[in-house]
Amino acid sequence: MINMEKEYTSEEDFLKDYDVSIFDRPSVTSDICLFSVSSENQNNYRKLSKKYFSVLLVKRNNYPYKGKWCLPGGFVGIKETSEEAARRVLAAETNLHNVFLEQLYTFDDINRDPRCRVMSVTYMGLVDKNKLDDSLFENASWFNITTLEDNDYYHVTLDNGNEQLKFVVKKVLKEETTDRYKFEIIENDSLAFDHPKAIISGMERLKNKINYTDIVFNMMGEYFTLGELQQVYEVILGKKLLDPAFRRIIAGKVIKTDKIQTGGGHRPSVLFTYKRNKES
Amino acid sequence: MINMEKEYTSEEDFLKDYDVSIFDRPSVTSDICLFSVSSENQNNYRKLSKKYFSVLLVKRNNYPYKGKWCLPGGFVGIKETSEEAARRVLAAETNLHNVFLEQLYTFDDINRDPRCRVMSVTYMGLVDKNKLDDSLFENASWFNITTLEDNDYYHVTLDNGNEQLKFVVKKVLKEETTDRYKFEIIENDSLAFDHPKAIISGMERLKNKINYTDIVFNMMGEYFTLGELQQVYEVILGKKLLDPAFRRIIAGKVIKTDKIQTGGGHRPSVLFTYKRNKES
DNA sequence: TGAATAGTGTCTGTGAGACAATATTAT
DNA sequence: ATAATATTGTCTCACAGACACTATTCA
Repeated sequence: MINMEKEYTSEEDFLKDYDVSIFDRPSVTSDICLFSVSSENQNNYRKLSKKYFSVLLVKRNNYPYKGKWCLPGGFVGIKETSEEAARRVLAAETNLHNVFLEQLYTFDDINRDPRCRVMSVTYMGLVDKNKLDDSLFENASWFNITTLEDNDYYHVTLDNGNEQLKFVVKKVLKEETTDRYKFEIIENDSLAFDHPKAIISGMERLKNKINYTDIVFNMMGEYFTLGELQQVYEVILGKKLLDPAFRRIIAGKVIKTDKIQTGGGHRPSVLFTYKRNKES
Repeated sequence: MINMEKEYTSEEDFLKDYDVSIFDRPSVTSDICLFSVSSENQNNYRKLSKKYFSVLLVKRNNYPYKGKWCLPGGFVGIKETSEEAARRVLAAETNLHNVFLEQLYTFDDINRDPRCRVMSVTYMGLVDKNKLDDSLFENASWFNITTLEDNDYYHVTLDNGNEQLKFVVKKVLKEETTDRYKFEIIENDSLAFDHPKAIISGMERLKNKINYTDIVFNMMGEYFTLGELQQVYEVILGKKLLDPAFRRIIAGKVIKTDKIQTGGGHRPSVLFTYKRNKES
């Protein structure tokens, strides 16, 4: 091992003496907030299907938190990056490859895992749910998200049709000079670890980025109507948008096709595609 | 250790068998991009002192990268968060406590450290350099940053008066749908590890946030003129701003005091203070 | 025919960019 | 008096919010 008194004169010598195992150090997991938008068919044939913002959860089948739901994730191996670990886990749970992933935050509260000190490098992932609806791993399930914001409190309900999970997270500004928040878990029935924090962080990130990036198109199929796209914006932002304003905003991001969607009891809608930027 | 065949029936049983040491896992460091703005006195008594954007570096006195400069940082202990580790390191290097810190990104390329697999949870820190000018640790030094952006290439020069360090980093869009970049180190004389990436990431983060948060006030003293504040904006953004526009933008963020700064060969300037928001 | 969504036109106010003009100092 | 910075006024243009209006389908 490294001798602190010894002046090493070459990197080789140093590395030979270097023994990582002497350091008692944190473990690292990679967790993924995989978001999508689910459709629920309306009984009225004329109405559009209602959309829900949804997140993928996995039921834990062992301790700790056995029986509780959590974000898909796992330990980061010594020969993979945290992003590679995230992709490996996602492929196992959803059979999806090439998912859009963006690093969210590294959560490392000392007691966030009862087993030992475990840090979580958390990623936000976005998918078009229609691409994978039936290929889920048996323990995984999509939960529709309903959020009520009451001052600094987020009251969140997750619903997969069978189970309802609830948690309340308090949003506290870390520094008054910036927009970074600390999230405190006030109430949490059935989610494992500090994953409510990760879910809220992911939702906030997406809410922000939808306004100044093209990130939303990772959740869309190849062709979509502007009405559908607007619905997606609306469930993510949690508010209605005005049609003309919306169309102005996304006008530069989409291309009109010659395809038309008919079938609803109303004026048919032109299908659009994402307009990729030249820079790529 | 955990027996995969065994169905554990209580968390206690599980934890008893759980032995972290069986996992070969990455080590974790915490590194800090500490930014500030330095002043260089002009020979002309009428002119304002020239401002430089600067970063704190530490000279490595052991392998790996012995003799090279790097960001202050160190291994994260088992009983501290990465942010606590960052504060511990900063206190040792600069004698400063209560520094503004914001988590930047977790860098974890597999070979970023020649010793072994080491991930770096990187923080951006901001300080008012006047508060600490002389209390640096002997191995630490402030480097003025000069950046030339040539298409997707950043040509960066760091200068502490004695040494000039240079590196070139290529900025590659990770996904065309968002604003996340991958940085590739094209040229790097004298900085250790992948720290050029961290420095660029920090600069980009600050450039962005200066426009929609009050983050810049972490680099200012209690009283400042609007001219000084504008200079700080200008060195961070790397461009000149128009006076009236600038004043409009920051009007809501500052409070006029009855103090006045005289002494330059020109109209004296009113001193302002940061206007903290009510929400805090 | 009418409920429902698709899509467009246009007014208004806000705010940034640009530039001109005035104010005040130490030497 | 002058060089330098401090500070304000105002015009224009782009754009988001708001609302009204027209278009088109299918049970």
